[in-house]
Amino acid sequence: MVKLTIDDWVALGLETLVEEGFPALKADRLTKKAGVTRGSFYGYFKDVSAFHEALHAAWFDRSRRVTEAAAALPVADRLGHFISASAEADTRLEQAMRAWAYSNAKVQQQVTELDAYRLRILRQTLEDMGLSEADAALRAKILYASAIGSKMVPEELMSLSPQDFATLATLLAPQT
Amino acid sequence: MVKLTIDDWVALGLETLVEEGFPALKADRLTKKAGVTRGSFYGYFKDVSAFHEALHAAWFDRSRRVTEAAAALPVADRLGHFISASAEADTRLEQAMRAWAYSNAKVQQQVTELDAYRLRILRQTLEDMGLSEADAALRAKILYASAIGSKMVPEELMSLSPQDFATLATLLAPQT
DNA sequence: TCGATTCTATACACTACTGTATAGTTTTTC
DNA sequence: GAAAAACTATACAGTAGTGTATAGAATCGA
Repeated sequence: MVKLTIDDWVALGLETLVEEGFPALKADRLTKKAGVTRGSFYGYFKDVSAFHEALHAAWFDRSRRVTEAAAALPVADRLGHFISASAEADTRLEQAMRAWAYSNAKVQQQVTELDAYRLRILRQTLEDMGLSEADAALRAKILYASAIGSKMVPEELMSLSPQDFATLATLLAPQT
Repeated sequence: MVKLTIDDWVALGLETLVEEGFPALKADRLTKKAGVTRGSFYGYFKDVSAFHEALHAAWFDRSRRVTEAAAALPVADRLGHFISASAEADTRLEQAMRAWAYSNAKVQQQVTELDAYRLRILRQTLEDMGLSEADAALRAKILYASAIGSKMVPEELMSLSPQDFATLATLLAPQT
């Protein structure tokens, strides 16, 4: 008898989400994949949508912590850290979550909250670097749109390196 | 008796895709929505996935034609037209298609083909404006990533106007 | 070690959806 | 205007998935 924890279920769920997309997040398939019966699943989660919430909540927490860590750095390092964190992030998982968000209002809400948070920190960083409020707002949007866009387009077409982002950042905020 | 055409079915499908996402693209629900029985649906389409193909093929053709039109313009107008076409495009439909693409290989293929085509035209346009091959390649990627990113992030956070894109284009290609 | 608790397994009834077969209606064509 | 063609409706059998109820197994505390 294999003992599963809630974290095991969440890990299996996120893995499945990345590999097959949200339509594969069914109690049925996941329990077969885990080698247990559905009965056990409902011991951990009230129903399938409670499981779904656990998944996107876990992703949101993780992602928010990454941004928090970047926000806590000295101004000079912040933008660079932002860029490298973005490069290291699990692109496929973020893609899968955004795909899911289109047809799930709760996921959409989490993704939007994360977008808002990241944009706010990015804008603040640019202001701290000496840009005016208006300049910082526009440049934060452009940098963030580029980062998201480069993750949504297949990598073979759109490999923007950290260096490329640094180049863009310099073009946008030459005074650094 | 209401007579439906294939185009009616495609229109209904795309509308439903935008409103509810691809999980709603079921023969069952759509026929109820159209007020006919499922029997009639299978007169038009061999099966549900043939219907799905008709949907993404229609979207791909439409989108490709928009890019073709921009590509046919004189160099001086091309970038501006690109930007305004992007602003006018049906953002929700493109979001829905990209969401669908994550869990459907054929949709993914169409989206990737469209990305490749748009990027190629954009790169060529920048070269025609006098940029070196390397500069054009990088700047096309940045412009395209920004355009896609600004469409994937909720509008209330990320309203990049055509003027904003023009500003970015100028920053990236000052010689115009 | 015995009972309480907690997890696991099985079985059941139910819903949503697919695709086919068949019968009934229109519409078209000669 | 009757036969053929094309379309529409209904009924059926099947699959995938949900959630519940119930019984069995393992584990932990006293």
